[in-house]
Amino acid sequence: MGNPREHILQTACNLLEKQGYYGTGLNEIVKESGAPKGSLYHYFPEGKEQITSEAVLQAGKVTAQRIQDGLSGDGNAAKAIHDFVLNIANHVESSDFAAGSPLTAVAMETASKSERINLACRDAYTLLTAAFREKLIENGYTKAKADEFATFITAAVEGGIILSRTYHTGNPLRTVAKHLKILLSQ
Amino acid sequence: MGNPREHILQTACNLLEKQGYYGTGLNEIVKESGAPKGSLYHYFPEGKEQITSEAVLQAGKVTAQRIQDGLSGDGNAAKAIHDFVLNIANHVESSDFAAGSPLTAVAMETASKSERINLACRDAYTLLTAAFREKLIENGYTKAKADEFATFITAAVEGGIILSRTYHTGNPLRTVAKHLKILLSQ
DNA sequence: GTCTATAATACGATAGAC
DNA sequence: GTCTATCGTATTATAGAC
Repeated sequence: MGNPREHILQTACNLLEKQGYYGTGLNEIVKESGAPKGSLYHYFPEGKEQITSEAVLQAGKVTAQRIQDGLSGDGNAAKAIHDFVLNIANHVESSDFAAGSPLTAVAMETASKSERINLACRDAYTLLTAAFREKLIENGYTKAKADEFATFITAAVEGGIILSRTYHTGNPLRTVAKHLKILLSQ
Repeated sequence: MGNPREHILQTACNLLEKQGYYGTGLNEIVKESGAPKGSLYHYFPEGKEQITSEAVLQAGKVTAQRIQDGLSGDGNAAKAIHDFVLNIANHVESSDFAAGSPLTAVAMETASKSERINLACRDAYTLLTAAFREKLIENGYTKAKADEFATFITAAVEGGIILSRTYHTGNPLRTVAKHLKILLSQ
């Protein structure tokens, strides 16, 4: 909370995660963060697109790190990923189904509306899949195989988050966890 | 195009698919549809929430029907679902990555903001998973197994659409298609 | 059923003082 | 770096004529 810029960015992450790009106002970000309103355009002279792009990329970095941490404990990729997705299910539940992926809504809304934000979303998703891929490579997957599986895992988890948030239960994510484990145990 | 109400609803579907709930304005819907502006609140007296709820549910029905049609041709569920997801990949590509799921963005934005729209999203997703589930049951899956797989398929496809739209290539969806086939062929 | 006009509010962004 | 004030333009929704 030391410097206002980082705090604004963190608040933007949280709001974008819940409400998406168009659903989140700059005034809302400022108010929620408690940061001085007058300094918004001092820190982010290019406005909302800049804030969102930076927030999305930062969210990608944080999430990728969380994936790496979550997978690091266990040697077996199938079990590690299974447990990791279960943790997401609990996390979504305990956030009252407001949290989940900080990228999904923004990525869908802006895919063909803002090139700048779209590129940030790509970079963020690339960080996520890379985290899964590394774990798979550690477990003996070829790079090509690991690439494909990492994409599939990312897709399944993202979709699981959508369903869990929509149905207000972590069960869809638990189903995803179970079947990813089956797939990766072959 | 005969009655304005249906036409407004169809236009709303398309715009919500591209831009989500907050990114789509009522004026935009009216303008794009060409429907008489003065009649908006005549047909939808409860405003934007009503239009969105009805549009989401209609999108669910149409998509579920498309799933049923897409899966009806082939006897084998694994191959049918594989081919169906490949068709989505082509569809997303040919729409310049604006199309995909009409539900995703709206579901994420409104999961904890509008109960009415959230319930419509649940109903819509339930229709989609039911379409997959029926095909699996036809192929000898138990109801419990079919339920789980249908949820997993829906999640993977939704996630694949997000990634394909974000990266502006149908390849993530093709990867999803391939690995769903592997999983269902076991 | 459809029109125009408009209310009430929110938005992103900017200007200028300090 | 931060403030207040404000511009211009969207938004959803409503009122009242026809």
